[in-house]
Amino acid sequence: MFSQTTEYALRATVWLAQNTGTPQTTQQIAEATKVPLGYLAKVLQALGRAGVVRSARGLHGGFELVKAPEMVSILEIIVVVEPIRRILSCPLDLNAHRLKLCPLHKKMDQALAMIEETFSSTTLADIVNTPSSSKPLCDVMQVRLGGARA
Amino acid sequence: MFSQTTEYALRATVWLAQNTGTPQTTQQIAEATKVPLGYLAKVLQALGRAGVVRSARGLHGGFELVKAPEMVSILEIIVVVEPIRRILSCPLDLNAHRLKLCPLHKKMDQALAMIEETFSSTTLADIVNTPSSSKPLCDVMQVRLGGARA
DNA sequence: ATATATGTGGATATCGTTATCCAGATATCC
DNA sequence: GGATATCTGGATAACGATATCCACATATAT
Repeated sequence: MFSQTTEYALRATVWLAQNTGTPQTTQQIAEATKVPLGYLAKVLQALGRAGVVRSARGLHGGFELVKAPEMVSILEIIVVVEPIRRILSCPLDLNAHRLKLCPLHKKMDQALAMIEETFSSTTLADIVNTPSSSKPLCDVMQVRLGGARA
Repeated sequence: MFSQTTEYALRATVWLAQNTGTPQTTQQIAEATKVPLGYLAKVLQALGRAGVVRSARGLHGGFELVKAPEMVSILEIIVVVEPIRRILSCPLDLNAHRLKLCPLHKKMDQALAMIEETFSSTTLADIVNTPSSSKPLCDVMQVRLGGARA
């Protein structure tokens, strides 16, 4: 349902959101997110062309988010690498359905709309800041202070 | 988001639901649904192996739904050709996320769950019987009797 | 300027999806 | 049984998604 590339793009941008202020090299991101280095470079290039991330070459270079994590929806990331093709006109190109989709395609489009809505209302900051015992991309157990008492 | 094959499988089964009681040949279905004949044969084969449709060879043969349209959810059709891979374990295989997905993957899985829910609660009968001016796969305008009056 | 670090863009490889085609199997009708 | 209709399964092809690699451009530090 979600392409591998989408998964990679989200991991990379979540990592950047977790490391705001310090440019991250492709290699750093690749290791942290377990994404193939060479392919990640391509994904980051695409995100760069789309204006989601900014890059700097040379020593101390790397990638950063262009906007604050609070201002970047997950949808923005996804559409860069996997456009969500809403069903806006009849896939069969039937004249009778030009202005009004049939129940089948309406249902399918509603599902796509739901996904768009869900992801457009969630930001990278939401993902990074959600209180959870599982921190994204981090394999260390989170300790909830004051949670348990002797 | 939805593969071409999914779209084809849904068109074909909707057509069968609209023609319950009369076996439809691959060619009839292909013409009605505008799906490439040769490829449709493969899709129908898959639906046959999955027990969604039943086939008969020879004259007056063709394909039929195994169950009544009321008893076939759209999800059943979709999973035959495009399994919805829920995110049940951490894609990065992080130990810390084994029992609890991180917020990113939880969010993604929730979207997949929504889609499953939507499509599992809609049957072929729902699609075919929904009152609409657009009849699935039919290019003729539906006339709503008694709708307008001089 | 030179050495080093790092992103960019192009060429290429692999694989699954989409698609076509045809020989063979099987059912019906006469 | 022969003619016809129809599905089945295998071979094959085109294409996009995934992935790798490398020469090149460009930035920093000294």
